[in-house]
Amino acid sequence: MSLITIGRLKDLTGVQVETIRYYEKIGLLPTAHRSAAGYRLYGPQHLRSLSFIRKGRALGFSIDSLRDLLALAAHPENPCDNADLLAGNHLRSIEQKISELESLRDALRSMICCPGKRVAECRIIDALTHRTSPENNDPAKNEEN
Amino acid sequence: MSLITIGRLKDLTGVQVETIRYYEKIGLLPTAHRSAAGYRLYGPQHLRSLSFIRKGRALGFSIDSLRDLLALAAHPENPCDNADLLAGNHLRSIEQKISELESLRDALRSMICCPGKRVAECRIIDALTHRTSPENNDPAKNEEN
DNA sequence: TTGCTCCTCACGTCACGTGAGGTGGC
DNA sequence: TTGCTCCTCACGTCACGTGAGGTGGC
Repeated sequence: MSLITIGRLKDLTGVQVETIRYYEKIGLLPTAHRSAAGYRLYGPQHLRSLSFIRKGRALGFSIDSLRDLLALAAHPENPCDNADLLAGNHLRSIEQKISELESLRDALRSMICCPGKRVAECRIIDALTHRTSPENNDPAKNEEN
Repeated sequence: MSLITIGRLKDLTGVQVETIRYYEKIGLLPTAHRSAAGYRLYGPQHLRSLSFIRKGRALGFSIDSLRDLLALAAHPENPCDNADLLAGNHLRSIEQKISELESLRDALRSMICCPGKRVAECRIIDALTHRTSPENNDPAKNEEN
């Protein structure tokens, strides 16, 4: 049972040492064994779990989602509906974020065009100074009293 | 010179009370006047600045960028190259974020498809368990020793 | 007197990153 | 002995949000 140090685990997974310790602290990664001097020692299962976590984080899954996905992965015979649900929700939140950013991108593009002008004619400053009141245009709240 | 309270300023701008106090604390918004009882009182210039900030935040500008943009807006006769530069950098970071999210979206879409299966055949769990080693595939670091 | 607004801290968020100050291993 | 790795805290990040505990205004 070849055990490896945290530095070696970092090299094998690409996960920073401090991040590995953090995952252990929050209970995402199982507790490491310890050498006589107190060094953390990791086995093959730690390596598998950490690789799983790293791939999940790269896909943008939250720590809590990865907790669930790790638990699912431990029971291959169970149905995987929960994994589909988690990934589906995650996909939808990404799609929404994309469309929000596309709106910002389009708004910014419409402002950038004319270098070498003065602030008084600048379309960026103008967009921030004038135009469009707050989103929550609730007349009951915004009316003068 | 009609002065308004923080609650009224919130209603007029859509910015939360705690957020307005926070902006004052970090020096983004000028210090408010105070009533005899210690209530903050705001004038027309505060309202204009806060509206400017709110629109800038809605466009995704950072607090530090808004500091610069507010300073620029105060000098209409100056050239606005800095505003173009700030907005251009911001636009590029948004475009990059969009393409990163599109990659995630595509990767997730390729995994979601087959409900009602078992974990053993789940493409989501499979993607996290097997396939693709870390990005930093540096042979000098990852080779066995 | 009621209850609405305002006040000042202080701590929490999310997932780590950084730095201080110290020790073990070869 | 050197210097590399490891250890444990504690605090910082970004832009706020929330809650405690209290006071002013009508």
